[in-house]
Amino acid sequence: MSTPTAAAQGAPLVTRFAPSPTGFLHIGGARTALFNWLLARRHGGRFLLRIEDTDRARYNEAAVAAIIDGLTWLGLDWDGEPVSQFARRDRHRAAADRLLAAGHAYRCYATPDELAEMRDRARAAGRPVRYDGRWRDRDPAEAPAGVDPAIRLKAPTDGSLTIEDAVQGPVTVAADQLDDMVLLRSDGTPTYMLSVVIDDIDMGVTHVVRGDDHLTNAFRQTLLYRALGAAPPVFAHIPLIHGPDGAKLSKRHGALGIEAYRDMGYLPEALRNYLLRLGWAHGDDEIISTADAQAWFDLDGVGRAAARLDLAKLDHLNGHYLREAADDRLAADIAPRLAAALGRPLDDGDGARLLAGMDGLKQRARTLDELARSAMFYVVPRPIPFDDKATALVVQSAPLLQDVVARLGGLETWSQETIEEAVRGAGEAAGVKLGKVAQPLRAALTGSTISPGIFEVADVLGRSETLGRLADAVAGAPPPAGGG
RNA sequence: GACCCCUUCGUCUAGAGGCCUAGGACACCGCCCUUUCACGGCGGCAACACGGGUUCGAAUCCCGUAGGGGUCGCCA
Repeated sequence: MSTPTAAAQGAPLVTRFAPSPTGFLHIGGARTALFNWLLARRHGGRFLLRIEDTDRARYNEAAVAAIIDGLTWLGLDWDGEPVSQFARRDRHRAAADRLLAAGHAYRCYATPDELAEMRDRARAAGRPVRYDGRWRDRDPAEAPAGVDPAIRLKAPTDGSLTIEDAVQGPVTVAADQLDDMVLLRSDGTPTYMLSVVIDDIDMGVTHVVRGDDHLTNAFRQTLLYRALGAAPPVFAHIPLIHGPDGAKLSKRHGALGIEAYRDMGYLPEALRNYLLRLGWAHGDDEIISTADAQAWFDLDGVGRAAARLDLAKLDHLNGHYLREAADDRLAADIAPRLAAALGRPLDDGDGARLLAGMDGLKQRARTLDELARSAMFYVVPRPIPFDDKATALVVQSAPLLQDVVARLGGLETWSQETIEEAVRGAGEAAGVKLGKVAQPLRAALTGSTISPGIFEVADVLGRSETLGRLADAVAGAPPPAGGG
C-alpha cells in the first residue's frame, strides 16, 4: 500500500527545520536548513523553525542560541516565531489519549530491565531486535501494581508499507520490521516520534526534508499519521555529509559548528553556494546566486549518495565571493582580526588604508583570515617586520632603492601614475627590468615578496609612510622576521 | 546480525537506452598574461565498482557480488 500525501492535495507548501538543541548548528544541519529554506522560497511557501527540546535532560539553552545565530548568519530567515516542542507537550499528551481511546494505542507495563533482556535475547537468537508486543492484547487487569505504563502505538503486524520519498524514491519495508513504538513515556512525557507528527500536522508542514538517518522514522511516523487520520507530508530524505575520508563526519573533520566556518573566514554566501552544490546540481552551474538558487532549487536535483566535504572547493568559492564583496564590508570584517593581531583597536588612518587597499587585497585572498593576514602590512607600525626573502632582497638592492627614494622624494604629485613613472625611471637608469626594482621595493614596503601591485601599495601607504619604510630598509639591518 | 539505502575522474557532479571517442567544476601539472602573488586565458592528467543478463544498441533497465552508509532506545 502506498501513502497519499498532503502536498498531493494541493496544500500551500510548508517546510520546517527542526534541530534538537544538544549542540551547535553543524554543517549537515545547515545544509538541511538550506534545502528546506530554498524549497519554501522557491514555491512561495513558508519555512518554519521548531526546536525539538523534549529531552529535558539534554536541553541546552546555549545550543538554541547557537542554532539561531548560525541560521541568521547564514542568511536563512524563517517565518514566524521559533516553536518550542516542549511547550506543546500538553497537546501531544492529548493526542496520545485520543489514540488510546480510539484503540490505536495501548498501555505497556514492561519495565526497562525487561525490555533490555528481551532485546538481548533477540539479538542472541539472531532475530530482529524489536518490542514483541507483549502488552498489546494482554488484559490490563494483569498489570503489575505500582508500575506506570508507557503508551504504545498499535502497528500493523502484517503486510508492508511503502513510502514515496521525493529523493530516495519508493522505499518499502515489511510490517514486521516496525514494532509498537512508545508515544508517551511511563512518566507521562511525550516522545519525539509523537511530538514531531503532532507538531508537523498542527504547523501545516507539507514537506519534511531531513537527513536520511531519519528514513526509518518516516515509516513509523506514517503509521502515526494514519492512526491520527491525517495525510502524511511529502518526505525527502537527503544523504548525509561525510568527511574527506568518506567516513561519517566526526569532530576530527567537518563536524564543526557553523560558527567555526565563520571564524575560519568563510562568507555566508560562499557557504550557501558550496552546501547547495553538495548533493544537488543544476546542470553544469557552479557559481549560483541566492536568487538563482531560489528560482531553481527542487528535490529532483538532490542526489542519493552521501557527499564528502571538500574544503578546497569551498576555498575557491569563497575567493570568488570575496572578490565580489564590497570593500567596506570586507574592511569591517577583518578589522577585529587585525586588532587582535595588533593588540590595539584600529584607528581612522588604518581604516582609510584598508579601504583604499582593499580592492588589491581581495583579489588575492580566499578567506577572510588570509585577507586579514595579507592586510597586516598596511597597519603595522614602523619599522615593519621582514620575512627572510624580503630581507635578502633589500640587502642586495640597497643602492637601487636609494635611487628610488631620491626619485620618489622629488615627486610633486603622489599618485599611482607618478610613482610608476619614477620607479620605471630608476630601473631604466640602472639598466634593469622593472621586476628588479619592483621586488626590492615591495620587500621594503610590505616586508614580504607577495603583495598587491606595488604602485598601488605605495599610493595607499602615502608619501611619508612610503619614504619612511624605504628609509628604514636602506638604513640596513631591518628587524628580524616575525609578526606580519 | 536483521532491515533499508547508496556506488560516474582524487573530490563535487552532468548524464533519465543511441546526442558519450562520458561533459563541467575544484584540486593537480604545463603554457600564456605579468612588477610578486593571485585573478584570467589556453592545454593536460583523470571516472561509468565488478560479474551476468535484457536490447540492434546500456553509464543509463533487471539480477547477483563486492564495498560504503543508515537504522534497529520509554534519545532526538
